[in-house]
Amino acid sequence: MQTDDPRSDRTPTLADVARLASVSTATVSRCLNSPDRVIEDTRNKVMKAVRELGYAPNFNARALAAKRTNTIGAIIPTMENAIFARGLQAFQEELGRNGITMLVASSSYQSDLEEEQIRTLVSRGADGLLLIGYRRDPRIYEFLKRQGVPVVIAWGYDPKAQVPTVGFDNFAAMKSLAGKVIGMGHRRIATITASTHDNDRASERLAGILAAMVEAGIPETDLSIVETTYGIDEGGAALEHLMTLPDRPSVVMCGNDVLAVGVIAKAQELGLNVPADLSVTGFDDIEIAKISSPPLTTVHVPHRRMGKEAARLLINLVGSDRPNGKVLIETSLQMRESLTEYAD
Amino acid sequence: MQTDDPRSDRTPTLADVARLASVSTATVSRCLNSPDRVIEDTRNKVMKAVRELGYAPNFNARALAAKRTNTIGAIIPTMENAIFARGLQAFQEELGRNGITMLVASSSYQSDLEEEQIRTLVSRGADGLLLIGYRRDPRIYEFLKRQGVPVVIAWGYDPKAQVPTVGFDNFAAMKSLAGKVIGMGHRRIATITASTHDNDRASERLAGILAAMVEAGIPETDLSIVETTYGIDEGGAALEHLMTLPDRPSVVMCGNDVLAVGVIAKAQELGLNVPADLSVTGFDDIEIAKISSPPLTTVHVPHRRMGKEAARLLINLVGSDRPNGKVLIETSLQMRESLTEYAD
DNA sequence: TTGTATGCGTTATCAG
DNA sequence: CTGATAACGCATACAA
Repeated sequence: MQTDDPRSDRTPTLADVARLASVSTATVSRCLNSPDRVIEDTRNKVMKAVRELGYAPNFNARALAAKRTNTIGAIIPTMENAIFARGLQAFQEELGRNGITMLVASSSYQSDLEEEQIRTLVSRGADGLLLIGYRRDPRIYEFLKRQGVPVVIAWGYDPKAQVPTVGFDNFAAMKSLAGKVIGMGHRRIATITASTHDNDRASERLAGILAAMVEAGIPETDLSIVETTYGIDEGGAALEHLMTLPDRPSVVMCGNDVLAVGVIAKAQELGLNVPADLSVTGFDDIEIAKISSPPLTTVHVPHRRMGKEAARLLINLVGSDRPNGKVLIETSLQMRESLTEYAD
Repeated sequence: MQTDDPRSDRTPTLADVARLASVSTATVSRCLNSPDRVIEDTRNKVMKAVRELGYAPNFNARALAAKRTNTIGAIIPTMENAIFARGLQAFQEELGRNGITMLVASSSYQSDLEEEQIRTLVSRGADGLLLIGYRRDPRIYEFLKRQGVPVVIAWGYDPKAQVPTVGFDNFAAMKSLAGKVIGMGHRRIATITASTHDNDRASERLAGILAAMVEAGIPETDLSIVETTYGIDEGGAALEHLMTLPDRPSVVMCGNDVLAVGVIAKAQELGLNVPADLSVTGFDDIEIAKISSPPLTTVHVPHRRMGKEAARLLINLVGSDRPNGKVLIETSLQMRESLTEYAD
């Protein structure tokens, strides 16, 4: 038994290791951070002590001294939406491969909450930030710039935006789908969307539908719009409302797959045959789109790929201060049985 | 323009605020942490300076000095599974209500990765930890105990376990469902499960099925078991394998809803009618269970509630060092059309 | 009520 | 290659 036993429950520190290995704390630190800068003999001695003590470096102290955290923060609207869960998982995997830890927070689609979380993550020393959609108070971008924290926006793509972005063209994707819908003869179109006020993806998708209508010579005012929150039951409720309208739609274009699946379920509950009586489209192409019955026509978005690209972009941005970077992800139409030719 | 302008891009520190407000750093610190311990007049002065400088405390420095981070870590197998995404969302919401930040990591069901993440989160100063399932290397629990970091295990419930737990009885729940299945006349039973080696929930569910069979006088060996990873396609593949067996099952009991939905889809692809030709059951009762066709008979688990309770337990555990705490969540059978009487 | 001084565990600079 | 030693930004006994 040693006499100078530093046994107390106190978790071991650099100094403990140094003492046990009979070297200075500086040497221990070097062994851990740049092993090649220390001779093998002493390195072994130190590593042995590290193992013996079960030493683990104190992250906060390290961050304080080194001014770098190897941490990247992500703020998403909610984890309960499969698209974010999936993208975030890929995001984290890619970060992990590069030795970076991820901090997550979810804002529940509330911008004030998001702002608070941005400050929290920054004050925790996040080296970079992943945010969803670009529409937010300009002060936030200024704040981030002043703090020198690089940001990447995902799930949205604005060619004019000054911020690095990885996303897809919500407008074009939905316009393309709407074009298809119209091409199949539909004229009485309805859409169920998330709030277009504070959700840029939603408003662009809506704009896409309108653009396709205009292009086909259909008056914009013919579009029935219901705003609601994303959810299966919410989709069903929205459909019920639509069905009370004088001019019932022949197709409902939903802002995402979750709403669409809710619409299909409710339609069947109301005795409507999908797609014979009512066509339905979604957006995202998550798993439930495939197994829905009928299977859902939707826009396929490679969410995992987006998460991975976002991670890459962010990793490059941290440290090397190149001005910008944009990645455009391609989407594609996924035609399935829930959409069919309009037959009067 | 002031002469002693501390303008440099450097983010402002306590000292900057102190200087601007003409007080000591200690006073500024107090204003921020225990405002009532400082007279109103000076407090206003300080807060004004804080705003003026856009000061935000450096989290790492604070943690280093105060030895408390107001942070709780969570390690889940994956975010892509809706049950964890949902539970975690609730977990985070409850933490947020108490001013606590959540750190997440996902282990991809790999125990070595999980171990690494546990150490990472601890070294980041997490005040507490949420883990899924209790089966892991005992050294880890020792490590955590020595570090004084309280842990709560969720999604598993072991009355004998020494660790605080919030979960449900996987064994009893599955046994109950299996009893129902057997009661409906099924004898040729198959199960598709996650690896029972390192997933205690999976192995308990499997044990539940076996127990129900034994109780009904059916030899355990009659159960066909396929182990796979969770996923729609994996479920389908497992079914294909089962259908090559000499004695085809009349019912497939799946380890979770995702597998079950995959089984249903594949069965229909193979020309089988569910449930007429083949009954299918799931576990979890996620949204997809309701909208599957036929709708899925499954075990309902209140995941959100579990996340919330876990947060509560953890919050209580941090600081006040009471020895233990257990919350048992009730599950219930959710009978739907995918399971029907066995008819030869 | 407020200020002074010290320590928290690392990293990094600069000699040796 | 290694060892002192000064930051890093904040909290907190202790003193005033």
